[in-house]
Amino acid sequence: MKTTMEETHLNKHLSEHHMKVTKERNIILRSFLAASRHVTAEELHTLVKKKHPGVGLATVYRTLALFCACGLAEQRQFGDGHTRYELTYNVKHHDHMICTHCHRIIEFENEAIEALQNEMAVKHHFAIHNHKLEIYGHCWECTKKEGARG
Amino acid sequence: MKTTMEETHLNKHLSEHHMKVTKERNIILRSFLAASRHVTAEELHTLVKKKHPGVGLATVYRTLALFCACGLAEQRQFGDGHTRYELTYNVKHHDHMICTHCHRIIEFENEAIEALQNEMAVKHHFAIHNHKLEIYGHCWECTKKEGARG
DNA sequence: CTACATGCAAAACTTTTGCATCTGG
DNA sequence: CCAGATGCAAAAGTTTTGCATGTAG
Repeated sequence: MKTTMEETHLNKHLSEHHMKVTKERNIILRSFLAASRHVTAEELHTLVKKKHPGVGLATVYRTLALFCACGLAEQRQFGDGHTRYELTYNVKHHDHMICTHCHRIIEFENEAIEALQNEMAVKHHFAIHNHKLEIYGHCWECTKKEGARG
Repeated sequence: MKTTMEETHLNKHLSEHHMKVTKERNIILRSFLAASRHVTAEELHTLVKKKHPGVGLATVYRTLALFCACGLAEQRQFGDGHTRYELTYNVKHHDHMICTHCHRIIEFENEAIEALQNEMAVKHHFAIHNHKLEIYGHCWECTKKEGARG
């Protein structure tokens, strides 16, 4: 089985956090890397099973929790009732615009917003560990379609 | 039963949206007004039952969904696995800082951040309907306690 | 060798739904 | 009067857990 540079780094990350590098965790990690950036546990499990039918859904849940605990991934909820997981290792912080029509997710970053957030935190004596900014609405294509219809 | 000015306005809002003003909806609305600003359906149901044991949880869910649909309330998820509801009628838009230690929620508003969000939306050809900014970390008191301990 | 990981199935939780009955407009 | 609201219980959906077994370090 070919091992990518990225996997090597991630496995190193796991062992540095005193976590066993198992066959299943590698499989799940590989599928996670190959999946779209915001997957649900079920979606990831489906991907995993395509190549390794033996892996159970519970293990996918446990492994995703593990990834979150050691800083490889983050949970997100975009309001459609599904919990999604996003790989955050070596990924610059960013925020999301979510199209409530076609469910497209647009990632963006804006340092001025972050700076203002820090300002607000200071004002409220709050120590920031993390933050989520989600903008809901309609993407360009869906707006266009609505215009054509309406 | 005493009826507050606020309830009168809200009932008006309901009927304007072609929704029946029932005994249960009034009871739930009253408890919602009296509850903390970010309640779960279960919490609200517990409050409601204290005065009106007959009201069912399903009705609380249905009524909260109704309130959301007609713009009186909004659903929020602060990452602790519970869906919370917040009254938004006549409330200025604001964002949240969530203390991950004591679960305190600090509300704040910042027009400069909103302006930058609009700027980003234009840049990505995105039509904003709504947005959520959540800052996670430790509030002043919890930071202080940690300092004392550590 | 042993602590921890896994698969499976059952359990736990949250939220929704079907249906008989009731009620606001 | 009747469309729609309610209570109850059952169902649906997601995530967690108990336990016997397997395996990485």
